[in-house]
Amino acid sequence: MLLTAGGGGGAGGGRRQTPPLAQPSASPYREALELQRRSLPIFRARGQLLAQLRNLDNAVLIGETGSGKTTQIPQYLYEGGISRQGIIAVTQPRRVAAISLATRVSDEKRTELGKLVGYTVRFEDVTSEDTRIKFLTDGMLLREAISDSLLRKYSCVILDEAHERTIHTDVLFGVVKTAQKRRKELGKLPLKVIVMSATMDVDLFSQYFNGAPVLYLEGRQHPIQIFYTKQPQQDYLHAALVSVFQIHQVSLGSDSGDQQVPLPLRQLTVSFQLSETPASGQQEAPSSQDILVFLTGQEEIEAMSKTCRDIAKHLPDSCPPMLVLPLYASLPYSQQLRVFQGAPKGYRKVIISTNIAETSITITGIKYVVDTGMVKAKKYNPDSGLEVLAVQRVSKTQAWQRTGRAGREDSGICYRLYTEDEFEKFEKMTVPEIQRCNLASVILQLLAMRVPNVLTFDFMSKPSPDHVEAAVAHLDLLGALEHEDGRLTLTPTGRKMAAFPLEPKFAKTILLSSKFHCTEEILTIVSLLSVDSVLYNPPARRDEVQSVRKKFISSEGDHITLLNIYRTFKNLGGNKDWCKENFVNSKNMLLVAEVRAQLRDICLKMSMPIVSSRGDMESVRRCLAHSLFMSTAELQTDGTYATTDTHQPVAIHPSSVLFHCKPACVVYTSLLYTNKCYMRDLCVVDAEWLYEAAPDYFRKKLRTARN
DNA sequence: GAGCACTGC
Repeated sequence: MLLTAGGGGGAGGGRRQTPPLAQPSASPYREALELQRRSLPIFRARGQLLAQLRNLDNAVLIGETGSGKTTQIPQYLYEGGISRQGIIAVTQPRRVAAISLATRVSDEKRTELGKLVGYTVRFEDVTSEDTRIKFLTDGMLLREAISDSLLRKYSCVILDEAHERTIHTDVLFGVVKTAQKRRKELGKLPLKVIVMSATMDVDLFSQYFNGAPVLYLEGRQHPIQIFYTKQPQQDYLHAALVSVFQIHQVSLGSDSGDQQVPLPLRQLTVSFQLSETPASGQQEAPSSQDILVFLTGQEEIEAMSKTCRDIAKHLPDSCPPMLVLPLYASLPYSQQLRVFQGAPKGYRKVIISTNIAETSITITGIKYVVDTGMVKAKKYNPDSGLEVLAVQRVSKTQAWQRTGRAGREDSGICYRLYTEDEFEKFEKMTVPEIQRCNLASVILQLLAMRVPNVLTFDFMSKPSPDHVEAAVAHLDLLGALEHEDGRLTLTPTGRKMAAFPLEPKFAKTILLSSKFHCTEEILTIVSLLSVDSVLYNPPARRDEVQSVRKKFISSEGDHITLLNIYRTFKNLGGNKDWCKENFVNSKNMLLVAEVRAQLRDICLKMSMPIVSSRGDMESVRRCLAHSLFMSTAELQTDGTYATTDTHQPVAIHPSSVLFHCKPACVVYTSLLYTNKCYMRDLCVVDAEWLYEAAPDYFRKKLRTARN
């Protein structure tokens, strides 16, 4: 089945009459909006699309960027009456996308945001009783499914950006499929499920949803020329640098595949050849000439930015000046904004970015993309069961996504810093997140939805059994599980844990805190640990940072130190200047306060008493010992550390306040694998407390250690 | 004495 803009035909592919669109009003803005809406390629296929979707339980929709599928399909369904008996949900992997799409669609429907069209993301629910089209993050819908696994509110769920395969979308695939089946069995309102994806590779989606029909939508992507290097590149950083200046100096319109240029850097020239496959772009006069370079991380990006600026100073006068802008997630927001601002007249922008520019941030005016073919990503090693962050090759889909960033307003050019043969050897798809990370939260959520058997749950891409079993074992240690008639279910504790938007071990920490009379303190600590670090460490000002931070440091470890910082911040009323003086990230600090309020609410809802230990830090440390006992390390006779469970050699991370100390026994909140295996966020504990917390566990560990 | 891609509840 193929739907294209030209072939669809206007109204009424089905027997029923498609309701007309509302008449344009007099407002020029609205008129423009309406015109724009009608000029989308998807518009001419509206009648046929609606007729198809009306009769289908499942459909997979492929639309290139610019097809308008995300804003239009929900409206078509609404106009077709699909939402009369239930809301239309549209999920997004990111908050900003959910919010801006809802804003856009409510504008197009000429309604106030939060009425007919609304959105729900963490900390923000802009919906009402009137809401029929609801945009929400995939994580949010998953959370809703915990209290109603049949998703009774909804008549239709649209899973958008499905090709990104976030862990939440992947779990939702199974949740909506189950809900759909159950609702049919119970004779309830049918649930329509529409999967939307940007990539053509959709067999997996279609197969999973019972052979759902695939509908193709035409997009508005401009042609992009692709060049591969003639030789494999040993040093992708070097190659990227050279490519940027080659692009910058080459005059446009040179159509030859060879781009050998007389440059001061000639000995370093990277030579490219044009790929034979994609259509070559017409040489239109481009509106903008900016360059987007994909690298792997902050350090690389900062170094390359500096080198580019240095070289740009010495370019011949015939060359336009260059504005070099780094881009990565931890860059302060104000600096991120600079990539959206126009460069001074005559300047060419060169944006050096992580994969944040692949999906999360869309920059206009990009003519050239330089793709190193590398990415820093989490990998899961099934043998050791460890997660490692490592630089690796991108997948083909990722490479295409990067390429697509060059053709958004006009024809573009993508330079791939690898050969076509190398490209052919890339993995077809990025390994979905669900096969790469810790599954404890996912399994807890599924059990909270009363999934009969988590080991055989119908995942689209199954995680390895070892992986699932490791998560089950972890939850068992936390006291979340019980075995009922050979079936895994949640204990009352497990059920409470699932209510918190936290890693299970942190949820358990909060639940235990009432026993130790330190809930106030633990709420703060857990909130601090569940957002990005509030500590800001500019390497150039290390001595300053150290002397300023001294006053907060506790010999009891990082948790207590963080608690001290938060308290001071609160006592001073969340003062921004104080944050600056003390190298504290104020944005993250405000987020901590927001998370803390949410967690506190959840505690109150389950009638937990919220008390403070009033300066008694030993209770706080005991509480941490009782919930994090499986993340323990002990000092060995040779002065090194080893974890208690697997005897893995570990070291105290230099960022810890305990770096120069040698406590006999610590609990840690995370392990970081780089050159060494480092423990981060440590707390000094008594070995006795640990045995007290989990006597069986430690007896078993001791036994295996002796064998 | 070292380094943290990106999301999200």
